[in-house]
Amino acid sequence: MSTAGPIALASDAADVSQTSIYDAIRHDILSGRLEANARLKISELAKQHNTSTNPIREALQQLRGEGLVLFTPNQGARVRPIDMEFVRDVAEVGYQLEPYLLKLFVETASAEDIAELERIQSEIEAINFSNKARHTELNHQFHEYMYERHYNRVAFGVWKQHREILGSISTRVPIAIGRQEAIIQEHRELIDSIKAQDVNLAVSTLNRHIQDAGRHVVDQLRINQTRSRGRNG
Amino acid sequence: MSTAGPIALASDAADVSQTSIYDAIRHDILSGRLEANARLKISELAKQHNTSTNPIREALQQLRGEGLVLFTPNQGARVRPIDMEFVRDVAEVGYQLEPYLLKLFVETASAEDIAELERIQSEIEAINFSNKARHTELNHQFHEYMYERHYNRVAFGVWKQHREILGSISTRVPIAIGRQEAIIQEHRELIDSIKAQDVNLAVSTLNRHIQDAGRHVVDQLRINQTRSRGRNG
DNA sequence: ATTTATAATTTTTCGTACATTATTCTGACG
DNA sequence: CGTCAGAATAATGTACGAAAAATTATAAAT
Repeated sequence: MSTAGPIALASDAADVSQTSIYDAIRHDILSGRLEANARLKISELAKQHNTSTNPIREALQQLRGEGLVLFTPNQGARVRPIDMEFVRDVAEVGYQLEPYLLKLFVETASAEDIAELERIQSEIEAINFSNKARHTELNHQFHEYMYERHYNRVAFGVWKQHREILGSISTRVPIAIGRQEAIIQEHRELIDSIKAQDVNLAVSTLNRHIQDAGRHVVDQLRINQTRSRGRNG
Repeated sequence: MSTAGPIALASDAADVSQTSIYDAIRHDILSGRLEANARLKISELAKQHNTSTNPIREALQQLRGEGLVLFTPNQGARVRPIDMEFVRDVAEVGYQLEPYLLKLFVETASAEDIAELERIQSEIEAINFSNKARHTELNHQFHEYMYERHYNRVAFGVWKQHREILGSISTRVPIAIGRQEAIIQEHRELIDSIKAQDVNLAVSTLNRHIQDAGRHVVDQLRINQTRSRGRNG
């Protein structure tokens, strides 16, 4: 199983003082620096973040509450593996929540809101998938902008949490050419339907968009899995 | 996913050894023993659970990750207030997820499943709201039975977590007579539509059921709030 | 000689105790 | 009545010890 080696020098080590331990570990999990099922040894993490064990323990417990870290008694913490089923499940949860969040935005969007959406969209089109991490970030912004002022903070929180998980693996998976065109097209249609204040159209466009997106990620994961299985066994 | 498990009879001080600190505090929050916004002093809690501070700190951090406890830097933890907005928000999240969970059950329910539902329902009708806590528990069982074997563990986890929050305040709020009759009626209709394998009918019945339930709780909370405002200010 | 079982050693988690730092409370003084 | 110093309280970080798990070393058996 190896992986005994020290885990690739933690988060930048420079400005650790500013960002909290929790944020750092969380980021390391979502970015993939800490890989699936990796053991999270508290003393090791304590060294990496130049702190003692208690802050680490507490951060891990918080992440446990979020479901990003798994505990086994007397054996400590492991990184929650983000496998195909998990991604599919998370995507489907988002699929249930996102239309609900969108509705209010369509009904209340101002001209400035739409302008902002178009600005983000133009940036997405400008980089045109040349930088995957940046694309994922912009895509996240596009959606988040529409929901962040929703009155339902619980729904927004759940959505965001799951979106981050989804985004974390999106960056590690290729985006097919056909899917790239579809993403841009769907975003445009979404903006148009918001402009037209057409809630139903917006929701159905969104449904198509996120369903396709989820399916695409799962498909890519399936391909990856098949490949590595071919290599190993 | 935050295996809260069956809410173990918490802090009766006798069998604290068996149930975890986390379960105990969580139960105390949801049952209302620890009321909204109450400060959670770690040394105090440590005494109450005859333990040192570290287990308390970690439990609180885990609950923070779940959103049940709020932290302010250098000021420690407080019980997340379960006010009207929060309940409404939680209810609406459930409203988005529950139909999704129900669908699969309707499509796959066996004769035994339906029999079990009818058994729970008959018990609900038998006690006929004479014991509110028991009613809440049975009602929880009724719904949980339909979803607990759903393949999407994430969705089920989110639903359950939110259901527990909702249930925790349901017990503290009266159920109007009219609402009592409606609950029984709606459950019966739900069972009938499942028997008939009618997914659409089941979903729309459920929608009505949980929407009414949520609204009822929020209404009751509003009444409570108005009353206490009359007393205090 | 290789493999399996067992014992010793190391590592790691988890609870306790203590130190430090920030906040809150209290009472004297303007 | 407000404000400000100092004491009390509580959060946050560090250090240590005991118990459990993982690992390595050693012995026995085929």
